[in-house]
Parts: sequence; structure tokens; C-alpha cells
Amino acid sequence: MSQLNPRQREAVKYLDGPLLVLAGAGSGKTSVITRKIAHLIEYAGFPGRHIAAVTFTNKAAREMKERVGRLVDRRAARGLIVATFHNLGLTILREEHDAVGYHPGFSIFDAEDARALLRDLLAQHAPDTGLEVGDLQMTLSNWKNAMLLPDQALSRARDAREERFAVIYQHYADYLKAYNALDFDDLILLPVLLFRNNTEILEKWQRRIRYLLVDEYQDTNLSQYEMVRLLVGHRQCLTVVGDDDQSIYAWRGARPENLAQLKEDFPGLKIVKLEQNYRSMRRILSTANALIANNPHVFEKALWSELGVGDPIRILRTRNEEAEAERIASEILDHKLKSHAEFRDFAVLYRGNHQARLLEIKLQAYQIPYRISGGTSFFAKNEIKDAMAYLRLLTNPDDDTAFLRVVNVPRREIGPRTLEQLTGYARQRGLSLTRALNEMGADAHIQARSLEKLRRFADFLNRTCERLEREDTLPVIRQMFTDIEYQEWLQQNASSTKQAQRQMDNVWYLLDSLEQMNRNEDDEGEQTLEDAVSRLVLRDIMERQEEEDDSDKVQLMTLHASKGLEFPHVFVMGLEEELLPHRSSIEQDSIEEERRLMYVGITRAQRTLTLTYAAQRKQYGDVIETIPSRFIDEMPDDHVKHEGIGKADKETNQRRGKATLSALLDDLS
DNA sequence: TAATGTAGAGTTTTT
DNA sequence: CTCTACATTA
Repeated sequence: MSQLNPRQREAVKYLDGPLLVLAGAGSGKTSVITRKIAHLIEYAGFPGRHIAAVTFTNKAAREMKERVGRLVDRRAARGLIVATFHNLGLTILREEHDAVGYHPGFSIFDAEDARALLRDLLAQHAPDTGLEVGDLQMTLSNWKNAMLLPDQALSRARDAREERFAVIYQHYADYLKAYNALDFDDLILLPVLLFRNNTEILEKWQRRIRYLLVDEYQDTNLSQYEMVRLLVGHRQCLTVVGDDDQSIYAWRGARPENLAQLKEDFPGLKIVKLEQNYRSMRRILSTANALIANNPHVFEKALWSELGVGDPIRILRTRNEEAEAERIASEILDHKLKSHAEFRDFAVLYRGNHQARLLEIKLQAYQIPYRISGGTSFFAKNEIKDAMAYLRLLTNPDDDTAFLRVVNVPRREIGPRTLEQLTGYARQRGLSLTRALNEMGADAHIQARSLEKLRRFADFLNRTCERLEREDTLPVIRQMFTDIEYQEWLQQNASSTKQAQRQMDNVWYLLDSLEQMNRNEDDEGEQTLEDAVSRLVLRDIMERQEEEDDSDKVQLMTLHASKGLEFPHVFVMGLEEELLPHRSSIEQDSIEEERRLMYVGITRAQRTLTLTYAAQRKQYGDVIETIPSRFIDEMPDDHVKHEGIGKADKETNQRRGKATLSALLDDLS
């Protein structure tokens, strides 16, 4: 407690009702949550198993768990839930699968699996309409997050496009159900629907979770909000922490209004503001404050800091995007020498992933080590998707998507023709592919030779499943990958032996993680393979490895990915109209969210902040004159210093849009 | 089944 | 321009 400031202490101690903590960037909100958990356990008499803290990312959950672990006795904390919304939803569904009509061992489709299914459905039900899967997927996700069921979506459809989507939505739901599978959104939606319809189960979970804490509350969508509301019930034992200025996921259904909504849904709501920032120098904060003041606010807050004034914010203008990338690279080297910093102290933030490409080239040229986060994830790798599909198929035989992925991997000479016949047969009888395969007779109109191959695959699956029941799971699974000669198959397809070896290592690594998960959960009793596999789909453990790799590297990431992180020296690149703010945001009139994004970027910086933009940029082939971002104008003059070619001072900015010949000549000189 | 050609798009994406 | 996804061809 003594390490907290008065406001933080107030937030930790307040237990008389629902509490909203408005926590500005860098104001120690994680400390407040972790210490509140400790306080609840040690002083307020809440056993750990009756407390749940919910976050949005695995990373945040992990960090929180770790910090609580340092504050609280392990035994007292037993049963404490610190999880993402999705993981909490999964925990609920594992226990209540019967009530929502699912079998144990249900699969979770990741975004790619869901997309593949939707692609099929789109081709089936709306061919040649020019509609796109991405659009469809996002629409369905938004509907689910808004808790609209297929029939409701259909009756509310405003045009032909939405009508078609709603029809596909229904089919999609049917298919998932038939596959005994759910998607990410279902992990929240299904528990909410269950709680609404089944008081008994709701009360059971309310008894289980007697105090609820929610992090990053501004990012909750409607279904998540509903989950919170239902779990809390009338007891009002709730603490939420959030910052409306850091809401940058509205496009994904997040509703920053949920913060204001709280006041109405919980009349006794107490509000505590955390305004002291422990992260950034004053100039950085003043700049951030000035920028965000351009947005309307429901809750006013002003961040302040006791750290020094700091250096002015530097705004660098370069000739083009190549010069921009190069300048950042050389600035980092330069800066590193002057301030004795490590590479890991630097972060370069940008709006879109493609902006990293040039930067990579330049960093390599300067021999600067870097790490890009948010690139191709471990789970996007083909060998991992194969392995996951095998695991899913073993835990859920009805998972047709997994079946189709691995039925011919490695090659079993089961081609599209055979599969088409099998699928037809299965559909006619309302069976999943595995079940169809197991009970198929001569009536299936499949060539004897193909049938033989299918049978062999079915036998293989059945034998493996049987062994899993009797023996230790992991040895059986490892053996299976050896038996199917997966490594040889990788070898055949890889461009080099080394690549194949790396891929195989990835698979072994995945299995090691699985084993580790089993061991870690020991004190909670045996974890089933089903459980472990679904936790894997929710990513969790694999990210850990990546994190532990804390070698000395410059961090490259999107502004979105930077939320929650901090770095001594931050670069934000591409401060140009149409890029930051992004063109589509200008068109959709969502400048405010872009401004928050900029705000998030600025407030990542502890000591120095450098903003860059290019005077010219290649776009779809041709070179265009850029216009400096309006956000530059919104930063106070007395804290920023303009550098680089063509003096991008206020005058130039005011000529925005009118690139004159003289300005061009200026630049060239 | 692999290899090559071509059209079309081109933000962010916690799970 | 450049990458990806799909289609057609060998």
C-alpha cells in the first residue's frame, strides 16, 4: 500500500460498490488491479477462487498473474482466475457444454478456419455476387458481438447484401454446430446466452465469481459488457479500469461508450481518476494532452508527471519514405551511442504493417538487430496448422475442417474426387466425415481403391484414439507424428533440409508446450487433452517463448500492437494525411479514433519521442506529394522541434494540399 | 499435382 | 508497384 499514491490507494481499498478507475496512460493501472486482488485476498476475506480478473490479451493476463504471484501467498491465491474474456468463456463452456448443446472436446475455429468455411458458404449461397469473405466475416463477427442471432440479423437486414450475409450466418452456425465447433466470438456469446436463459447456471457462476475486475474496459464490446453485467449481478462487486482516450478498437466492435454506460447501469458507481503518470517526461505528456484535447470527452482528465521536462519532441521531415526509414536507422545508432542506450530501448511504431518493410531493409543495412511483432504468427505456419488439425481431430472427430486439412497430409492418395464423394455421402446422412467413414458400406459409390485408402486413414485415427484412452497422451502423439512420417513429408516439400528440420522442430516444440501445460496445471488436477488443445488455439503458451526472447533488439510494431507497452525512446513514422490519420478513417469520419491512436503512440515514450514523415511517397506505383498529418498541427509549438528538409513549419503545413514548385525546389536543395 | 499466369486489391486485428 | 489468391495449363 505504501508504494501507492493516494488515488491508487483509494481505488484499491474501495469495496463498497462498483468502481470505475479512469486510468490515464502510464498511471499504474496494472498495479492497482494486482494490488486490489492482493487486498481482496489478504484483507477483505475473499478467497482467491472467488475472484476473477479479466483482460483482453494473454500477455496482459500473464503479466498480471505474475505480479499477483509476487504479492500473495500461493495457497491463498489458489483458484484465482486471471484470464482473457475468451479464456474465461472457454472455462465456462467446458463446464456447461451440455447446456449449450455441445459435446466435450469441441473444437475452436480460429479466424482462418472460420474464413475457409465462410468462403465455401459464400461460393455456395451467393456465387457471382462479388461479395467478399473478409467483409462477410467481419459482418458476422459484429453481429455476434452485438448478440444478434441469425434470424434477428435477417429481419434487421437493411439491404440485399446484409440479407445474403444473414442467410449465410444461419448456415455457418449450423455447420459449426455440426462440427461440434465454435469460433472466437462464440466463446463470449454462448456463455452470455446461457446465462440469460438459465438462472440456475448463472447463479452458480455468480457464486463462483464473487468479485470481478476488468482491465482495458474501453475495449469491451456489447457481448463482453453483457457477460460482465450478468456475472456481477446485483452484488455490484466490480472494479473496472479503463481509459477512453486509448480506445482504438472501435472497428472491431469495442464500445468506449461502455465506460459512460456504467454510470447508468450501476447507479452507485464510484469513479476514481488516476492522473499521475510514472512513465513519460513532461514534454511528452503535454504534447499528448494537447493532442487529445481535440477530442470530445465525457470524463475530463489531465495527466501530469514528476519526471523532468525532457527533450523537445522532434519532428523530422525527409525527402521520401526511403530517406525516412534510413533516417530512423541512423538516428537509432546515433542516439544509442550518445545516451548509452540498448537497442531494446528503442521502438519504431507505424500505422500499417507494410511500413515495416523498408525499415527492415535499412536496419539490416545498418546492422541494427530488430524484432517485428505481429508478423506471421507461430500458428500461421503450415506445419503448426497441420499439427493442430491432427490434435483437433483426435479430440473432436466431428471437426470436418481439421479432417479435410490432414486427410491427405502426408500424402495418402486421397484426392479431391474421393473427398467430394465422401462429403456427399456424409451430408446426405447428416454425419461428420469421420463418422461417415466409420459406418460407410458399399452403398457409398466410391471406387474400391479409394475406399481402401479412406479405410486405412479411418483405422489409423481409431487406433490412435484408442491408444490415447489407455496410454499417456504425449508419447502417443509424438509416436503418431513419427508413424505418419511427417518429417519425411516436410522434407519433400521444403526447399532445404534445414527448413524441414526447422519445421519439424516447430511441431516438437508445440508438443512440448502441450506437455508443459499439462504439468503446470497439476495443482488444479489433471488437465485433459481437449482442454489443453483448446487453450493452445487461444494462443496462450506459444507467445511466452517469443517474449522470453528478450535479446537486445529494436522493437518494430504497429501503433495498435504498442498499446500497453513502454519504451525509453520511441519513433512514430509516417505522420502524413491519408496514412496517419489513415485515408479510410478520414473517409469514414473516424478521425477521433485515429487521434487516440496517435495518443497511444506518443504516450508509449518515456524519455524521447521522434516523429517522422516523408515529403514524397510512392503509392501504387507513382510518386505523390504528401501532406503533413493534421496531428502535427495539434501539438504545441513550445514542445516540438522541426527538423529535416524543407522546414515543415506551420507555414508549410498551412499550405497543405498545395505543393508549390518553390516548395519542391526547396526540398531538392 | 505442380507450375505458371493473371486479376485485383492495397488499415488496424487483443482472441 | 507488389503481393496474394485463384485459375488455367503442362
